[in-house]
Amino acid sequence: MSESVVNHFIRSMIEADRARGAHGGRVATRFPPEPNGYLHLGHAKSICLNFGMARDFGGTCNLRFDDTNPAKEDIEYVNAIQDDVRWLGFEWANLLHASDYFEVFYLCGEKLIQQGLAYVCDLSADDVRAYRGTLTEPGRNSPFRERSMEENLDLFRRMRAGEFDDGARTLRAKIDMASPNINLRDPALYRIRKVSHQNTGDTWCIYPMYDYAHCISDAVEGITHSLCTLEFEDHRPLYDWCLDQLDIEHDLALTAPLREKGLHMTPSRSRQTEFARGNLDYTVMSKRKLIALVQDGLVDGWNDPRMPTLSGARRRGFPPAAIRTFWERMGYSKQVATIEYSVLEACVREVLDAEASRRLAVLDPLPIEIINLPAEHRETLRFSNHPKDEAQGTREVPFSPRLYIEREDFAEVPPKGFHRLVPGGEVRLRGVGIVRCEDVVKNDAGDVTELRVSLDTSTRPGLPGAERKVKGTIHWVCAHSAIEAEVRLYDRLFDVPNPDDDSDGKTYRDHLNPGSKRIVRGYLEASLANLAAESRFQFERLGYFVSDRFDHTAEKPVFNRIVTLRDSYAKAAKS
RNA sequence: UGGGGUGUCGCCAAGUUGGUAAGGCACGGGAUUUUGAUUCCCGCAUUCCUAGGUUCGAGUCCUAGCACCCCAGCCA
Repeated sequence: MSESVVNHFIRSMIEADRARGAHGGRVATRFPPEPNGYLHLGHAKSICLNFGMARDFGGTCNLRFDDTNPAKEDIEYVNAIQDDVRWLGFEWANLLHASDYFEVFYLCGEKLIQQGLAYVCDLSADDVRAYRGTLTEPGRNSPFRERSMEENLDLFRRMRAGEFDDGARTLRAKIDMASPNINLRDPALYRIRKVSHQNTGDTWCIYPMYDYAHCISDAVEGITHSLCTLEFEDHRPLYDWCLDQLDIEHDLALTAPLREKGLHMTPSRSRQTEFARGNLDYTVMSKRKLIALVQDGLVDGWNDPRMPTLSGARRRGFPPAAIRTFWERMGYSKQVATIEYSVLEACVREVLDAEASRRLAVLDPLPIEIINLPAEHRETLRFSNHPKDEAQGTREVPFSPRLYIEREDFAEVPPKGFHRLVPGGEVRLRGVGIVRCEDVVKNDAGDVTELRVSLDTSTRPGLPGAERKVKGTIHWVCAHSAIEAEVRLYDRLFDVPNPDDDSDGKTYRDHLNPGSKRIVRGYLEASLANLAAESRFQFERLGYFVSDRFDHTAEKPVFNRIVTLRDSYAKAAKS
């Protein structure tokens, strides 16, 4: 597969930075998820960018949990996130937490106070909102804005000591209440939350805000390029303001607590650059909606194969390489864009076509009997596992006169252009030879229950007659040796391109695709027995399938359809 | 009506110091094919949000508009 390098503005920027010798040519990035939910395809775009840039420029990428809000975060997610990142194919240079730097954040807070650049504010959340002004009107200064440095320091220390109630006070940056950028109207830096933290327990009762913690974390870790999504664009002045005031690279006292803990990092001044988040059509990506789908039982959990979560994609059978090329192929820009699902499918097929061994399976069986072979005839055929990759070798496939074919490969009254089996017509049975439909057996209700066919033995593989052309080739499975399996046929979860659009009064819930999951019992060729979970194959003419990561066992095989094959016949028939 | 962004083919997206519109997906046509798969050809923006301007020459520069996205959490 071609993971060709696509040029984008971030790559160009990094190249330019290196060309002028910034950071000595060093590239250090980070992926900073908040551990409050499962990773989804959108996160994968950011993961691919951050880890990808580090990889391409011989740099490093840290995995940093942005755990600054203990009220919303949970340890459950930190392991799942690590699994997902590894599964995607990336390894971090360092596994870190924003909470590793709590002492540094605190020291930075004292430094800002000492510089007269931060103050303790007693305003309630409601009052702060009232003082903030609006988009078009400036805010007003807090009555606590001019407290003395000594008083601020004392108050801040007492906040840390737990002397005040939740929400009673905040530490605020002293910037400009009249700034046209609302993020600069004395933003809160610290809030009081007497909540136990998953990492630091009850050591702290004041917790830093994102804008404050994030830039300091980046600087402390020596991040060179802090890549984030568009909505943080107007936070960048605050990011820069904090780092300008703090001068973390040169003020070693600020990072002393880390060295005492044995964490040796070289701080540097990072720059934030924003790119458009990854949107995909026919799905929803917001945390809120994803949670609702799970909690309301609309899907079978976070790793439901229809979910856009990485654990869902994995269970669906998407190869991680396909997700990586997908985002690389979309590229990175600043345009709010939604990419079509077909691009993802194309990436999945591209990887799978190259890698997946081929097998025969019938999902909607119609029995057929080869009448010119003795009923007890048994034979072992040899099939190649891949039409273009000989290295994948061959396998043995049992054959007998009693077979199953796909019900839709037979038509009593064929539509025009039908290349399959019809009464009196011929078709090739894959790897067997050409058969003619001699007789159609029906039950009392008139349903076709069986076909009786004759095999032209001169067309068997290896014989000159095998060259004879027939319009169609269909797949089959030997009824005597086939194994039964549960096969889950998945399709997109929503039936409209933009389920988020509720302008017509309908919500994403109204657009769930009722056919997104269909379970059938299928017959698989015998070689598919005793398979490990997460094994991917192409079932010829049907699509790509994977043995389910959790439910599949040798005794009770369970397969998920990853994606169908491209089907120009079905497409033409539809139009 | 404040601030920050973005507007190149149906969907993404390249477009070097202005030199005469890459690529992918989708779509249409054809060839090969014991998967109507794969592969392979061919086609697919006289035009770059609009209108002016500068220039021998503009998607790239200037001016004026228009459209869309983000921001008023002690969330991230």
